[in-house]
Amino acid sequence: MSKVDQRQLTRMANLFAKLADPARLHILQSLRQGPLRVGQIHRNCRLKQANTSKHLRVLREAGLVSPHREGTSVHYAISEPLIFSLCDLACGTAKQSNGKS
Amino acid sequence: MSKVDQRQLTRMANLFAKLADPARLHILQSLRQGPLRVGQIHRNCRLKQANTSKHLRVLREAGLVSPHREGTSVHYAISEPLIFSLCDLACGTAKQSNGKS
DNA sequence: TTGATATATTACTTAATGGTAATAAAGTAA
DNA sequence: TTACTTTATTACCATTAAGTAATATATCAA
Repeated sequence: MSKVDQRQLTRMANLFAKLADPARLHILQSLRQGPLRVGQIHRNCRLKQANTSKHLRVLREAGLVSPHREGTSVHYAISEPLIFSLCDLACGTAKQSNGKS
Repeated sequence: MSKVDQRQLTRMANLFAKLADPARLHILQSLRQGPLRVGQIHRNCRLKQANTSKHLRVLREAGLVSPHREGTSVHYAISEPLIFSLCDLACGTAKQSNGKS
């Protein structure tokens, strides 16, 4: 009867949790056209450097982005392109629905 | 250059946040085949009654489910079927990726 | 009215998370 | 080595949210 078990529900919830932050969504969108250095991301998204690094760590540990050192700088790239399908769907769904909480 | 503005990012993040809980995902899945009474949901999902009611409030205020009184009981139904597209996508994406945090 | 059932809310504790400043670490150049 | 740049980490504070027990509310029956 149940299509998904508890572990899978937890995995899905964890994935959604990673996407449940405007800053991280912004970061992901900024990587949509290709890899960027951390510095570019943090200026692009108007985030503090430490904050950017923390969000990138979350996305990295979730397997959504992957780093690549190039000299002193680190390039981040999308490693799970399917998240954009999720984002696009959410973008279409979240038009005026969320008004409370 | 930016496809989505800050407000839209926040709306998307809020939507994802509603889905970022195993209990709520379970509730939504249980409603997939049709409306259920609160009591059925809370027994089906093995949640305390108060907890179920709180989660249903979150989903209701997000516009994802809608209540319908029938005597002393309240039936809840999915009011935004698109969330299942989101859930299915997440289900496929979240196979073994989430190991940390 | 009283009583029974179903659902919602409140108060509370606990745990997780985002933002920030300061510091550390890694890499390169001189 | 030192100096410089870039990124990561740590420590801290404030906020948010989940779970629970107790209570309140709503509906119906008698």
